[in-house]
Amino acid sequence: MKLGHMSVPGDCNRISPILSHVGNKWAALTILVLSERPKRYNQLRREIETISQRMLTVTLRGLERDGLVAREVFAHKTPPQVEYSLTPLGETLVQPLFALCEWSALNCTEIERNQAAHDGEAGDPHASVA
Amino acid sequence: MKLGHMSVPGDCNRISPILSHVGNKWAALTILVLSERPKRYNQLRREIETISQRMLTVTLRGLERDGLVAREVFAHKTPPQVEYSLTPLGETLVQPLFALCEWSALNCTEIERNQAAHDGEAGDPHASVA
DNA sequence: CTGAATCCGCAGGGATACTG
DNA sequence: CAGTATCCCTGCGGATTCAG
Repeated sequence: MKLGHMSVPGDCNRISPILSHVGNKWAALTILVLSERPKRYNQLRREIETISQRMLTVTLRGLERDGLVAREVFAHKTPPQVEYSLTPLGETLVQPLFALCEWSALNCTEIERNQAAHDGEAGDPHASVA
Repeated sequence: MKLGHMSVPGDCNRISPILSHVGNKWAALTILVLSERPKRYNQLRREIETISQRMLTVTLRGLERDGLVAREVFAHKTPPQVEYSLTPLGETLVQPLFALCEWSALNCTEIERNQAAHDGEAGDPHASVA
């Protein structure tokens, strides 16, 4: 796959999984929350609030595996204290991710309107669609 | 959810679904491919190649619903010719999406190495991990 | 050519309970 | 506090078939 004038180095088949991985809901939120400063497990849980403990763990493991997030255990004993932080590589992801996040924030209202309008047309033939 | 100094207008709970939607593998690729120029159905199919016809249709419908992609039917008769193009709103998504795509392309090798290294440590205790 | 519809397997992801 | 393990359900997404 090629992108014409906007040449993307490498194969898009290699980047697409990565894209959908970091573009992932939980991963993206985690990166963004972590971009503020390193945080502990339950602190992340509280801040992302809608995340389940399972998905937080799974997401963190995945990001750790990618080398985007570092896990530091301060004491392997009472009470356990684990801190998660972005690696340098993870830091480089923040900006593009934030850009996309910003775009979403800026346009979510319009998108929601578009969706509602589109659904209205399709769902209700009696609507005043002319 | 707040992002501290990098204030994101609106609620992250509203943007996260959008983010995961446009960050979606097929949606992202479709937008990117369409950013080059408007294209027809089977042309998209060929260029994204790995996509199934079902997912292409589903993805296009979703993007259409969001108002990111426009669908234009040139003739509703023999042979049907349908062209898909980005809407102005869709155009605004190209840049941030491309930035993320670029990041993936730049770092996919390092990520793959990180993954391999991480898997090596965990998967094989006999590895020379010191 | 441009789809819609159906079947179906598999992974994502939530809830809950248990552990160190 | 910081996880792990299990259950289980939903939806993604591929393959195939039918239609205008």
